[in-house]
Amino acid sequence: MDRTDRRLVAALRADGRASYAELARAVGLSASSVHERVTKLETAGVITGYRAVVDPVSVGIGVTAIVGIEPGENGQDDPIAAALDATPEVESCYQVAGDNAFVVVVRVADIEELSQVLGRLRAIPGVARTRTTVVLSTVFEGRPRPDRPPTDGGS
Amino acid sequence: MDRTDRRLVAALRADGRASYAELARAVGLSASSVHERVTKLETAGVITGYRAVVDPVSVGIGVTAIVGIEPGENGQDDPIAAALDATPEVESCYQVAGDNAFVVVVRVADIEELSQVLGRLRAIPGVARTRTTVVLSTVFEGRPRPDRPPTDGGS
DNA sequence: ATTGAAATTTGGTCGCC
DNA sequence: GGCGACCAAATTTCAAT
Repeated sequence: MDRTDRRLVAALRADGRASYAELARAVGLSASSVHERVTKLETAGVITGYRAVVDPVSVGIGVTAIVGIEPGENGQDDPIAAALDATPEVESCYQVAGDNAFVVVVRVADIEELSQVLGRLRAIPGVARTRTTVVLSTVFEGRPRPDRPPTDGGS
Repeated sequence: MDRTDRRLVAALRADGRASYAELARAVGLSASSVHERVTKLETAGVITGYRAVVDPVSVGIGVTAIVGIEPGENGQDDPIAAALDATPEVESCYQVAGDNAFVVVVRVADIEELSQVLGRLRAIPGVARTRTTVVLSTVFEGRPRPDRPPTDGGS
């Protein structure tokens, strides 16, 4: 993971369909060198996949909610995590410190579906209660952090 | 947005680098038809981009926190949103209902950097306080919802 | 809209530096 | 590690339907 690798990762985070020729121009190497580096980054697990980013409204999941999952007194985390994993409306699932064992991001078509999903989340064994925060608007999301220039050690 | 478009979007959400030839095989059309459809989905704003998914630890952002931003009595939302946008460590920003005006996802290298970023967030004019939840582990994240088969009207 | 065919570009492998 | 060359495969354009 030298500077070139970091620049390649940053470029692919910004445009996951960039061609090796484009990446080569961006980092000043040949396409075959870039190909070898990117392959290594993929096999090393640094790059875990590529995804199209989609307008949620267009694909029928225009309503987003952030839901805290509070477990009961002696609730185990693992079966709760498995139940959340089995709920397709749960897009992301974080195990967290604090009152909630988990915070999940739920995406659904409308408020009615949100209500149904929240009912299912509450019905998960070991879940004592849920705390739901409805998203009014997504200001921005999943933004790639720009590649930071190497720290200048000072003059 | 017919059934074929939805299948293309689902396929590209699962693999953003899928070739047109692969997509064509998946939906049973020619590569050129798929190309035209995907181009239209892009220009229509249904597909907004393509991103490489990266292991956060490998790129030096192994610590994630979910931070609620509570505004003051007469704090305006727009300048707060602009300040959050100008903070590169803020990966996602949601305007929400409830006590917090915003919930943001922060990604940083370590707890020390988290502390610094939280200080900067609290220093944003109009922000009364922040509520931070540290992520202990990411169970899953940004999972594409599988394409749902068309609703059977029943027999 | 979809297609097949044509022209261009890219992906992926190899030997060499 | 990086490079240029190579060939198979893909992207992209286009006229016809």
